[in-house]
Amino acid sequence: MVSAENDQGGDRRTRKQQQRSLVTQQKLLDAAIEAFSENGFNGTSTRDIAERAGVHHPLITYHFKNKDQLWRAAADKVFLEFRHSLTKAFQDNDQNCPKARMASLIRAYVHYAKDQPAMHKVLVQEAHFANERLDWLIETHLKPLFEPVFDWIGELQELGVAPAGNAKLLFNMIRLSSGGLLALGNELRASSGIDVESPETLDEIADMIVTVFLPGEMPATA
Amino acid sequence: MVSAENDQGGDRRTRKQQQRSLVTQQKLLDAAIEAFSENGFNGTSTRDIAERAGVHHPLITYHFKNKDQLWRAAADKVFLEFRHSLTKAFQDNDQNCPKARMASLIRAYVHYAKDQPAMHKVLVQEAHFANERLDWLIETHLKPLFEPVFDWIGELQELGVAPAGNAKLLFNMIRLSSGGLLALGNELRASSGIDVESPETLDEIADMIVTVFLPGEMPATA
DNA sequence: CGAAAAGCTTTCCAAACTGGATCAAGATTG
DNA sequence: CAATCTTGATCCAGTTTGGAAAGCTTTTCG
Repeated sequence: MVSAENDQGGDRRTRKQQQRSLVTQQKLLDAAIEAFSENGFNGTSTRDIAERAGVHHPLITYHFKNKDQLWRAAADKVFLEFRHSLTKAFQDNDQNCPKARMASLIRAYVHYAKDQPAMHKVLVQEAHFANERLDWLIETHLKPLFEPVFDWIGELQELGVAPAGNAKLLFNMIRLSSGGLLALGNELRASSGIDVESPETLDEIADMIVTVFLPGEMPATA
Repeated sequence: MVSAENDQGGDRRTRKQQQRSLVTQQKLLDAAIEAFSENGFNGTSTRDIAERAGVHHPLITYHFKNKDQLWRAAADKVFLEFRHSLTKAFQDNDQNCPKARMASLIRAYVHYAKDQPAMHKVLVQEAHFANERLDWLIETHLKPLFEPVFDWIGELQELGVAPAGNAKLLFNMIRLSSGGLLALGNELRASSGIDVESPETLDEIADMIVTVFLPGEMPATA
């Protein structure tokens, strides 16, 4: 079952979830991420997802209750993994330099966007018209993620490292230029000769974002 | 009929296209742009398009032969209008200053992306997996549009106006940050308090893109 | 005016697909 | 071994799919 509810009910005799169940759920989640990011929520059928996962489609009902819950579980997976990779980048960066810290986050973002372009694509698909899923996504994942970064950008602006102006706008420009580049994939290769599959290109992208959005040097420490 | 072929055939007795036919076609094209950008190619049904256009669905077959041709005609409309608005911006800008010229193009881009977010959304949807429609779009519209701009960016880099680095990458960052911002609409309002509907915000976006991507001043003329 | 072409409406189709329900069989656990 | 978790195989009733067909209305143009 959808694993949201823990076994705290009155009836005893509840067993732990089996390993193969977890495997099936992960297969379904990965397939769902892929399918939803290709065809949007409406354009994706549960059968399509099950087929990609190599699993019988009624298992979706069994594990996730319905299509909507599956979508949310898939979004959870993407954004929790993403937050985890950001946290890791944040911790690995032991220097106490705001510019280096932000550069490290940008690098982590670029890499995650490459591995999981669905994150950007799904947002573009859901974003244009008002929408319950979108609201949920924003409140659950986006806002908690964005709010601290707004402040960091403001801090960098005060230090003269980032260009002046609306910090929130600046932040969104950063995330959209990187997320957009990695989501375009084939288009970039064919239209501009940029191969986002190569690790060198990935570094080049991260470096250029830092150059463009954080052009200033850190002032000498007092 | 799909209007691609002109009446130069051997048989006489061909009449000119009627006005109401053009109206129907435009209604279908606008509806198609909207629908395809919301749900992608696979996720959109011809009936959905016809309904949005307020027209009986067999008219799609009559005017565009099939769904694929309708998609291409819709893409044609979007990109031809876009090229037209760029050309206009280019001509209105009579100064011979490369930075002012690029700034003017950026402003035109931002405004068009606001009026027609489908341009960006459709690209994101089609781009990720190789795809005949994508190839067609790139060869027909993207490449002719991009190639001159690559050179202009290079020129601005040599003048020290734009940051050094891969010019094609830089160009794509510019177009994706603006296109992305305008395509996100509701998401930006809810997640970051940015209202892309307001004209002031639009100007703010264009100005910030210029600030960030064209930070240098033009050198004094010799 | 009047015939022919252009445009549109209605109806139909056969096939595929929709999300979900049912229930017996198989796998794990305690 | 028996209770429970997980899965497989079917079925369902309804909808949707892209497109074909045929007749009706409007426009064109001699």
